[in-house]
Amino acid sequence: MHTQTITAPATHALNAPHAPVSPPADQFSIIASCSGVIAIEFSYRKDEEIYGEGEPSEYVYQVIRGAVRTYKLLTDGRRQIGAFHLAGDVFGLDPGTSHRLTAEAITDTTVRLVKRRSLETAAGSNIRVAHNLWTMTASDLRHAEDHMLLLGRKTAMEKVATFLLEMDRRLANAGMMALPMCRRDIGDYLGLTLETVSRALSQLNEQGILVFSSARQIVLRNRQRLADMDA
Amino acid sequence: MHTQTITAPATHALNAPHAPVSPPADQFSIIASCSGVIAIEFSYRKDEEIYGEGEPSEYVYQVIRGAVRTYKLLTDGRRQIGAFHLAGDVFGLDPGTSHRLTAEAITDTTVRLVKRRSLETAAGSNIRVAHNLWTMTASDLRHAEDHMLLLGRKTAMEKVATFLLEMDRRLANAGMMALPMCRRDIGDYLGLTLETVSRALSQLNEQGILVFSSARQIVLRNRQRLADMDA
DNA sequence: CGCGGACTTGAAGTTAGTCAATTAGAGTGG
DNA sequence: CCACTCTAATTGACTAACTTCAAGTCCGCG
Repeated sequence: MHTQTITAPATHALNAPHAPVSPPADQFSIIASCSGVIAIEFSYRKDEEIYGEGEPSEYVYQVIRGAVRTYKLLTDGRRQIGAFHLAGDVFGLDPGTSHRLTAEAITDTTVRLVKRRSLETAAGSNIRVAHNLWTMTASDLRHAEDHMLLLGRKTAMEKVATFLLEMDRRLANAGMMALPMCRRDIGDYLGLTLETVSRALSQLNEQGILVFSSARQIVLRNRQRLADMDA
Repeated sequence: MHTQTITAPATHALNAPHAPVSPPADQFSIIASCSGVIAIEFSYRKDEEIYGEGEPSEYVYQVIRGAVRTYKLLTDGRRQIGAFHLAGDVFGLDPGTSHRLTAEAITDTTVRLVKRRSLETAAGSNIRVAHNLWTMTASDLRHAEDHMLLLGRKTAMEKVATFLLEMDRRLANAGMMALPMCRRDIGDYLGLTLETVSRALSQLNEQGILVFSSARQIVLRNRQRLADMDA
């Protein structure tokens, strides 16, 4: 962690510029303000660990700017990324005493965090906070259910098509998508190797479905054909 | 649905014989009794649909006896089973207005169900109910996270080993496991074909790690070697 | 019993993975 | 500003794992 700023928990201070806050983020802001919980900002450098699998879950986080990957490892190093967390997203909300995945900054990242214990306390007296915690967890579950279908049953091309549509929805700006993560991260998210991801992207480029400004700057030219590929 | 019995919501009536009720089930019973919510029993025949993906989620269910699969389909029929629900397990708790997976009885199955709306009401006034709903959803999320790792990164043999250990833990009785589901269901749960599942089981049998009484009656002879395979 | 679905097993085919070489690009320092 | 370096990404050739297709066998149920 490199910087530390105690901020007022007022909602207006919490939205990152150009990062429209999604429903979970709104819920997080409501929680933070309703309960008088103290929100703190921290920054992490690229590839820095935010918390590790199995560590006590002391805080809940919201991405202010940057991007975070959460993943599980097998003993031999095989990695499954469960989700990418972008500006506005909440992560680290693992009910129970410990984190079930490791969280790392993909790029230099600033997060807002609140003490998990104070959230639990707030939930104990404020039914709205309790409800929001539930729906945030439920929305993680929905994503996981969709992702199990992708991992278990989609082909490489379908996986990449789904990924592009997801990222387009979540971080496209003026039609352009600036991916924060490398090909290996994408592969570990989709259950593929980085080479297979690269080949699928090249093929979509050849077909004119997307255009590269650079390897990580992508413009989708035909979302419909991409959606058709997505099974 | 074939039988319908309105039952008293008392906890003692809800536990299936020889099926120790797991924590989520306890929570469900607490909810049902604390809130005065009416619990009803229904039975479904083998392969009967309990609810469909996208349908309004009117009820939440607990398996009394039998087994249930919940799954998602792709347009061409490829299927991903997200979870198997055995005696004591709660399913259908999808926060939001509609079910995100389809639920079907694997064998003839009896469930207890409560109106989702009455749960929400109870959660609005009873913080303990709200907390239980959250932790039940969180426990589904934990399973989904573990399963993403399996689907995305484990080999066929590792998947089958994990499956056997999970089922052994959840339904072994006197060291014997009576699987309610067919090889195709197992394959669709593990992201494999039924043939690959069959071959892996045969190989474990040849190695003396398990013994078949019949195709679905399995005794694990060496849990340690199975755990070693599970990565 | 004997029918029919479930399961097993074999052989061939396909997809994605592995290994390896090359290219592109970002960041650094002269 | 440009050369250098190092990592990320691409691409190719080959391999391995799993799927597909196709017989058979088992066995649970009428």
